[in-house]
Amino acid sequence: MTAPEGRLAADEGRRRPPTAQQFVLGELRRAITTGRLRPGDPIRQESLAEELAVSRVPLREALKTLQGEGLVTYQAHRGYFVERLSLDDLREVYLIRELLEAEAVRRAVARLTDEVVEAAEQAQAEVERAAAAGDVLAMAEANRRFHMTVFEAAGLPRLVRMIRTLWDSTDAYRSVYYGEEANRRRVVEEHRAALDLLRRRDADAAVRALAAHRTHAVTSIEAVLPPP
Amino acid sequence: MTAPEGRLAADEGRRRPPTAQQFVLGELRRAITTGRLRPGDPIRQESLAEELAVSRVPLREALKTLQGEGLVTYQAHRGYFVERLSLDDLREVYLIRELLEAEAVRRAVARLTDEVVEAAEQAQAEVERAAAAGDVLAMAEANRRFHMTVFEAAGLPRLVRMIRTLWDSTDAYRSVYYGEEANRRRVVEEHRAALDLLRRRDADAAVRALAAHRTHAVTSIEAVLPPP
DNA sequence: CTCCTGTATTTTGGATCCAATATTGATTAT
DNA sequence: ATAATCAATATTGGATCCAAAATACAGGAG
Repeated sequence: MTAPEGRLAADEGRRRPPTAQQFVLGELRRAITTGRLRPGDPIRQESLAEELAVSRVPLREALKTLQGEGLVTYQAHRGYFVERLSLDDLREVYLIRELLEAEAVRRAVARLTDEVVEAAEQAQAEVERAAAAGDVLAMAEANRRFHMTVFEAAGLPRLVRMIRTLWDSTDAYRSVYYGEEANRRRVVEEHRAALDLLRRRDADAAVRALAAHRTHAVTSIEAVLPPP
Repeated sequence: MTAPEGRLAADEGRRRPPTAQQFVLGELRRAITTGRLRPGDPIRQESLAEELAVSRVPLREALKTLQGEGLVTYQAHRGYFVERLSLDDLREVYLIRELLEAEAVRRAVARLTDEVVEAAEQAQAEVERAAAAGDVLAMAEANRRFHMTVFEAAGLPRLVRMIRTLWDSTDAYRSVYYGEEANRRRVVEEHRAALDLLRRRDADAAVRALAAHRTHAVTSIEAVLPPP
């Protein structure tokens, strides 16, 4: 097994060649979030393994991980399928995010340091650059970093992990959202407002602002979802 | 929307002999929750697979699932270990449960049917029987059914799945809690009170009661956790 | 033509084997 | 003794092979 170029593994700080399984995991995530594998698609292990130049064993373990994250579903003896979110599913994910992220933001504001604010500002700068350039992928990445920076300041690693998993499960639809110029502009503005409220340590207002931010996203995504 | 198609459900309602992987998953859960595998223990694949009379392949896939659920941790090239919850971890899990379960209860109360109340009452009857008999395992099972019955009435399958995962991650410590006669009696009483509030559709009071219920549990478990 | 049935093919599930990495233990120099 | 080094062993990671199940397909009965 040849070690591929990939180093997107965000795991432990160990400097080690990634295992085939970690490589496959990253590739699968990318394939799903970029739409290369589309919601509802069955995942054929043989061909996919061949394409990634690994055997089916690490592929299957990676799929189990993705199943746990809700990116794919599994039926015994029938295989894995890219998760197809219904409208209800999407709303539910955003409802749960609301519950978890509100708490994360409150805690984060309570113990916010200048370093965190600065990191968020840097992420926001990248968001604005990507938004202007129309670079959807970079924007999604920077946007995520912006929010996670704040959440992580809460000092609740499990909570952050769950939030991250929820984000993952809707990644496939996020690129759609950023595809629209108007949405990109709105994200930039809403982030600026949220950042300002964070600087002023106004937890309640920040929570409200981010709730609205999410609502805009889900409403916009709902509009382009295929009818059931 | 109780999802008639239930894509999130584990078995899709099909009556089929379990795969080795499903069998192993169940056995591992039991081994961890009953303390047969204890927090911090490394999981030796070869011997465990032999003991369960399967190869390492389905074992490893089951472990990946448990990793996603937080019951085991994983380090590349070093293997899997039964998760050892710190005090902070335990408190964090209960905090997250608070956030999610409060919402689930509110939604459940809003659409509560007599069937659900009846199912909860039946589960409670079993809790009381097991509590009297000192049957810790049966009590844990019935207790879980009691709560899940209510949560599921919320009609939010993903939310329930996450709550269930959180419960799983602390299962190893729950049996400790039920080991105490006084705790068992308190659980019975608190359930009765909660059930009464549900019958009266008093969401706020029910949420408060269940929050106190959780607090008692976490406080009691904290007391017996080994010091860091 | 439709529906069933049995068969061939595809696809997934699992077992075994080999390779890569980590751990252990002995040995030696300081 | 202690620490470093290197061989021996144990354990995990991955590839290949075979078995079991599902799907696709062809042919025949109604």
